[in-house]
Amino acid sequence: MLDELDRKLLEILVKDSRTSLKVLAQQVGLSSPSVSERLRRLEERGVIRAFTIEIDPQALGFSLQAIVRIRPLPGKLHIVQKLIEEIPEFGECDKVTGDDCFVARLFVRSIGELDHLLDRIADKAETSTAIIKGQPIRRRPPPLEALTGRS
Amino acid sequence: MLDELDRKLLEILVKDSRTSLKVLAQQVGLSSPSVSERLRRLEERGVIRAFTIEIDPQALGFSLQAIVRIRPLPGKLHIVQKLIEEIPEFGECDKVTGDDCFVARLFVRSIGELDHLLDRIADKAETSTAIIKGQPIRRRPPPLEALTGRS
DNA sequence: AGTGAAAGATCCTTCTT
DNA sequence: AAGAAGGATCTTTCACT
Repeated sequence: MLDELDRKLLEILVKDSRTSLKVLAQQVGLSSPSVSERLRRLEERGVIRAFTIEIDPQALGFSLQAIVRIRPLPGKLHIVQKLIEEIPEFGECDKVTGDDCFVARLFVRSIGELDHLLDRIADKAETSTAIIKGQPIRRRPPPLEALTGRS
Repeated sequence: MLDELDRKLLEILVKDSRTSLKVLAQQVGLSSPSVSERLRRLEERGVIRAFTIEIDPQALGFSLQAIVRIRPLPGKLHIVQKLIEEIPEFGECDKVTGDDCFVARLFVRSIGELDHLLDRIADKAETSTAIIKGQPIRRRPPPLEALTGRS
């Protein structure tokens, strides 16, 4: 599924996706062409979904984040889902089992904006909102070490 | 806060963080040194938190994701938080207002594993778990266009 | 803030083993 | 998968606007 070398490559790239093949190679003890081939396959397999940047919402003025649980009214599920997708302040949305149908993350610049956005859904779904006070764990990858047995 | 050019640079980098200065420059109509300077400042300001890769948990065998709401028993808050942080299968955790103290995301390879991990918290907190059935919106950046007025 | 040119460094890919 | 090499590509510096 993932050998020791792949795992190490991923770990390095998570920290800095611009790391060159050359540097990757010497970090894992392979040659550049080998690393190149491994990366190609990791992308092909879909393990590496994208080379991207992480943007800090706070630094852009989105000083508030909220977790919103959303329970669409009968018959409104698809409309609600579409609405959520179209509101760019929703930075994440999962469809889940249980009473709440969706759990979403909202980036806003003020309480007023939060209120305004929730109003847009208010007539199509029940919502429960929890303001985020802190992030003990910011988005991190699944445990790669659990896949190779090594740490 | 963010001008048109910065916004465009961020958008390009979100799609591919390996884009070279040269290409960035021609895409936004600036020179390489200017782009370099802008990136430097975006990093300095903390807007760009990291150049990283996005890993697909599914492709690694973590076929199940769950959202877990966690309410520590009296006096157990810190212990619970520490425990969560130490369990690498938690891929995200927010501290929120309301009855639930934490909302966390769990990556697991099976229901059995989910059960086992929740057991580790069971005596220190109440938990409510919702299995993720789909992801209408996968992690995406906050709306940059809302900051410049342009689309 | 930004430009343009230039120099030097670095890199990726190909080919052979 | 290694290793070497050729050729392309990039980043940074500098003088100037």
